[in-house]
Amino acid sequence: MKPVILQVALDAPLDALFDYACQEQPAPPVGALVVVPFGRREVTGLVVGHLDESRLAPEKIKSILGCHVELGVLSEHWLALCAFAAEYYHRPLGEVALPALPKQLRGQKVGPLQKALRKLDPAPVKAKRRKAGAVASAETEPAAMASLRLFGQATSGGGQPDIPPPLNDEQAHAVAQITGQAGFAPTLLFGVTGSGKTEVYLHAATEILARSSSAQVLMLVPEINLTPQLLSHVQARFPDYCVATMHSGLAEGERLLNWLAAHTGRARIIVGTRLAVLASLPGLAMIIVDEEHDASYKQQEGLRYSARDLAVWRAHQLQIPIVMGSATPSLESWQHAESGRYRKLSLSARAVQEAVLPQVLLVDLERDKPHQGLSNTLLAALKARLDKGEQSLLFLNRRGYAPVLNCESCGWVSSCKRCTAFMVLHKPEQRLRCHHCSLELRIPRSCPTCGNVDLQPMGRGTQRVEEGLQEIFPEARILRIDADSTRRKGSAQAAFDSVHSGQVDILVGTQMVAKGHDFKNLTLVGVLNPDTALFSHDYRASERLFAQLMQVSGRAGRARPKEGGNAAQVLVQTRYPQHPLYATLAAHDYPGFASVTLAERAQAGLPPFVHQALLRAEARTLEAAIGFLETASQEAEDRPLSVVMNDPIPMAISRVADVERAQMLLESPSRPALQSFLRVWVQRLRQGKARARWSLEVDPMDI
DNA sequence: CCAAATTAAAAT
DNA sequence: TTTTAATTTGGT
Repeated sequence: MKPVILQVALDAPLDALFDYACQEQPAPPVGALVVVPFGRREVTGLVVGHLDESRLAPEKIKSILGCHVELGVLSEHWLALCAFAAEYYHRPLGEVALPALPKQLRGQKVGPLQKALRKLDPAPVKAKRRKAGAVASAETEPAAMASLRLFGQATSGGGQPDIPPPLNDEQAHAVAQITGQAGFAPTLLFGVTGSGKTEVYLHAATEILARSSSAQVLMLVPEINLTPQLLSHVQARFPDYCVATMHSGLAEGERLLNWLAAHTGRARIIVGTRLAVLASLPGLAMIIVDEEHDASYKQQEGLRYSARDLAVWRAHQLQIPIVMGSATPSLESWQHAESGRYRKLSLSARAVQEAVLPQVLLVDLERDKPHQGLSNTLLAALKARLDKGEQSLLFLNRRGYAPVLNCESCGWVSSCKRCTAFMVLHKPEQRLRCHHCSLELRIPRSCPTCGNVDLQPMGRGTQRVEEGLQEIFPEARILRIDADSTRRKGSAQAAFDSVHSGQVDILVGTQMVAKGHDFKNLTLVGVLNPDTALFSHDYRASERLFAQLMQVSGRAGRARPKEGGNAAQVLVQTRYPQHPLYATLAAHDYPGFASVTLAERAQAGLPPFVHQALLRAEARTLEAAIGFLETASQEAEDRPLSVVMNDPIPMAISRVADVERAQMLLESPSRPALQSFLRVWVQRLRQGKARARWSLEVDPMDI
């Protein structure tokens, strides 16, 4: 009897499937995990097909060593999702599918898996060990749900169920629209922070979950920091459902447990960051993408996927509703809504209680010269908050004390010797630190080139603002929150807690403070140095700036103004108060901003009106990196006319940690044309022996 | 002339 | 990617 040949995908950077023989009957089906010999090692792979015969010589074919039967198989739908992602982002299937699984599943030991399955389902699990053969169904009884607490760490809540608040008309309409249509129904839920998007998600989820006892809802959020709060909120709202979570902060055991809960269908709601979009979800019935514009949905290494885009594909594949929510949608999604591909549902700001949109004022730095980086207008506003016992937030997206140290007599600046970047002055540690390669030096006593002892910090980071502020307001309780002040685990939470409990008068922070926190007593937001993004060569910088400023503005005035208190205010210090971006910001006019910006993009031939891909190269020398890209460009001379290839250029910060980086941008108005060209091109590039490390990014975010 | 260090090639 | 073999370099 001839053995069956299994086509197995492995996590190796080879764009191939591997054939293995299987002697036993029945053979592991498509979607099963098998252990196979690979080179000198044993690795876990995924069965993606069966063959009667291999194209390889029989003596080259090895036999599988075993099969993970306890798990059940990965579904056709899931395999199709991975296959799509692999094809779209031009990576081998195994490099997509296997890293999407918990590490302990891929390990050689069966112990952790069986332990997790037992924990998940108190009834004893039949322990079939790694042996090719029948696949045990891993289904669990839908009885006695919930009680299992899946997510790691001490999430509060869990105890008291949460009573859903009544919806206003707009919210109710949105829920009805989202849940009322069968099939693929992509929705853009447009509503400012605090307009009640979360309630729409939760009510829609309630409806969907009630329809079928196997239905699952996937809820994607941008960051790990935001999941614990949301998680306990969701669990409190759905005390009878098992809620699972997936994000990079979970320990391996927790990750396996939560993944299995989703895979077996036991978890009805899955809250997670971008990686959760690749979870195995047999009953998936609705997807929610909160803050859909957020850059964190884009994976920036390895498989550079957009979780939002994959979520849309997944919803389309399954013909289920997907809701993308944002106060400042990505221009891609907004354009889809305008063109009718997505349905747009709006929640207006006044929908929620008495929350009032803050007044946004522009402070002209040419007229109002700043002291310590702070204009008189802003200082007066801060004083007014201090007098009334209200809180203020100063937002400055630049950590450290000063971005560069400078010798005024000879012109020396604190450049990093390994990167094309300045070393940033950090005062508490008395060090110069490179934010790109983490190189650290003691602050030099005198200028390394001319010996001048009077070295000047140039510019201003959060540390310096904090210092200056303390001088001006010696009585004020000032707290700085940035990546440096919150390095230790849990210290960020402690910092936010002290703000919430009123122990802080003025908060100074980077973008860390912009997201997700409701400060009830905060009535002033000062934005310190936003102008640089206005003239950036990255055409997406203004889109990001607008979203960021909207978001940070939303921190002010989340509660009803107090009797006799100050009105919520946002003061933006700028040298360009007449810039149209600020005009739309002050008017809280995202649609206005989007329409102007989309018109510019259409005019300039930029996304979403063209589709892009970026070939990057890294090498010891810039010549080698550029040289690789030039060769690659020559390999592409037979490309279709609609695909435009730009010249290779060094990256904005060309050298990081002594590695030179360059990139080459490809554009096409036709996505299919670009994709089919990339397919043959990437194959050629893989065959050629490159003298540089390279990677291809489809739909790049930062250029 | 040996050994460390870098390169190349293979993986079913 | 990981692993092993092959080749270069460099110190003696």
